[in-house]
Amino acid sequence: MAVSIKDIARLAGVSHSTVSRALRNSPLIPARTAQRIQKIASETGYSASAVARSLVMRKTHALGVVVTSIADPFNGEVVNGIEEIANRHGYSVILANSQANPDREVTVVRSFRERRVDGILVASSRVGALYVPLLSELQIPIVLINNHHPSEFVHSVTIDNVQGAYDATRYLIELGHTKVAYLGDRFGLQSDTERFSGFEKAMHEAHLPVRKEFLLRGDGKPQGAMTAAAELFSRPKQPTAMFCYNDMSALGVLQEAESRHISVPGDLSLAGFDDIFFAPLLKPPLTTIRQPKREIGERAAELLLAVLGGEQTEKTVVIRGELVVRGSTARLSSERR
Amino acid sequence: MAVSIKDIARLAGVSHSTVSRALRNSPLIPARTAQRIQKIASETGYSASAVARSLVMRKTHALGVVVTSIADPFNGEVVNGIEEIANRHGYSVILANSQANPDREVTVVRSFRERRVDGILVASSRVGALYVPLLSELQIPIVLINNHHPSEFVHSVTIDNVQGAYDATRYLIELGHTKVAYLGDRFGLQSDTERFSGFEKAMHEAHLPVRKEFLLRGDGKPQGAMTAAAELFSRPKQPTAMFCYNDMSALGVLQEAESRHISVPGDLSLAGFDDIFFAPLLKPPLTTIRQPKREIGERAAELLLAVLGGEQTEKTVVIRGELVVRGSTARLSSERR
DNA sequence: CTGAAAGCGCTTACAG
DNA sequence: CTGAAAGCGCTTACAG
Repeated sequence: MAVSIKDIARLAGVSHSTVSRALRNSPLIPARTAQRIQKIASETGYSASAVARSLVMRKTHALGVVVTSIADPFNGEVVNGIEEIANRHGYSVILANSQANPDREVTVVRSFRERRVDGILVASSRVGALYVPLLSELQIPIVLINNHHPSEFVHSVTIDNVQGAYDATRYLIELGHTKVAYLGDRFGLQSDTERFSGFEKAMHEAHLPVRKEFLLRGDGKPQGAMTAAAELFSRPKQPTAMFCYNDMSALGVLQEAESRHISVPGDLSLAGFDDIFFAPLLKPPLTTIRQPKREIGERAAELLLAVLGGEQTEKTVVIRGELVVRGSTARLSSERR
Repeated sequence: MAVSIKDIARLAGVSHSTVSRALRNSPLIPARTAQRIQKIASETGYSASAVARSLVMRKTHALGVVVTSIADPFNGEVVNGIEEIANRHGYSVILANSQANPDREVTVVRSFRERRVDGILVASSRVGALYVPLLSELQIPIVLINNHHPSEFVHSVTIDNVQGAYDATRYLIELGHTKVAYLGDRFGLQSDTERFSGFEKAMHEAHLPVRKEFLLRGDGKPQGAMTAAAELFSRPKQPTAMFCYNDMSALGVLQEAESRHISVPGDLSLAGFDDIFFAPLLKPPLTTIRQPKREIGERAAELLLAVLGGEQTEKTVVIRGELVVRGSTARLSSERR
């Protein structure tokens, strides 16, 4: 059995109350006594029980983090940021994958609740809407990442989707493109709606039409985008540029274009969103809106910790993305105008 | 305050012992009473405290998982596998990044210990050797992933590095290559040593020389490989094929080759190890040894759970990788023999 | 079947 | 400064 405070008390010839105080450096205990007790503790290999402490303190110093999949490199970086901040403040991270599966989400939330986590971070944009009612009744502070549904216990940190999409589209327009397609997501995500509205805004501002035949829907992954692109490419009217909901989708378009000998950016300028780590490694390297993933995780954890500390905080933190221009976009050649 | 067993006892007019039994479906309690109590529990939104239960049961149903970085997609998939199995068995995963930083490792282990995790999984090959003494004195069962240092409390699950490297090298030789380079890692990792020995074995078997000038050292990441490749490429003698310690390194070689107009696979056949998710997306797609990452995570978690369940298990599970042939390798053209 | 009691390993108000 | 006591929310052996 692990050595407890009582064992140390016996060895030191004091009460366990005194041991507890000495170990926590209570000002009540004179330095010499404290040192003596601490020495015994370290000699016996004592390790305080966080579970006993949690029970009496009613605070676990644990944060629950839900992601759709931790294998997604995007989430990995966000969680990295979260973990960094949590660690720095003495909090542990309990990780759970929801797999975008509603049953799993319920299980996960129930488990977090039983474990009495002090706060919850949700980094899975697929599910925010579902979570809110479930989470709200928990009375546990929550920070949603890239998904805002503000309510009393729910805060959020998100990328500025409208601005990012606007910046990307605007850039394509500045390159001379007028026939610009938008490849979105079919799951009705808030981020898709917002990115589309940024796209629309840029088009409207430039007095360019948003043509229905240039509005496509993928699934946020290469496969869905390939299918959507294949359908577009087989039609007579073609855009000269395309803004994709995310990089994974742009990747699918790139593969489909390649197999059809459609040159990017020669025939089609392509821009994505996220700047996942292989975006610069693609052929051609992908122009995209960079989300500072790690920073997003850090800010989310900081916000949650601030809320836990009883600080007055803002409900929502919006972080601006950055347009990263690479080789997948080019000026529209004059003969193609 | 959250409702406790006592509150329910009061509402049901029974003792809290009875409530506890009813909630755990003890056979001592008649079905009707149990149902009545359970109904009250659910109406009041009762959630059992895992921390109180952990204290009395001396079991937290929590597993500590250490990774160098969760942002590494390789680790992400492994952790995904771990989490899946843990979840299925009612265990939670406490995640910690070590950042390959010894101080962090000590902190992480201490924190896992204080939290009284039931077992620990270490998925960071960089540090296994350091961990073992630290971990062994914990008396907590441990499973090391891709890093074996067996001892009483330490088990491991690893890819078969020797076999994988042998398979890859053998394949290059079968393509007619005789001048085959090995690009390893400079940190003295066990996996590097093993992969090198698989490479050597294949070369020896084919009676081919392992030339010193074709032995390079990177850092496991694209950057280090680029530097090493740059140096090789600037020398007069060139290999016609190269086996890289991992895909990240192969990626660096690919980039360096491209910038020097060295064709892959025309001038140089290139093979990696891992099959990280963008390997098939590279130009050309990378030939590599696939590690079943998710399965590795699952097997590791299963092994740990078996140990926790007191089962008699094997100390080490070795999983075989699979050669995946793609476009980065080609038969040596006859005029280059 | 059911309750009172003890105990898991701590923290801290209270009394000295 | 220090200890005895109570309590955090549970589980379960013991006695009825």
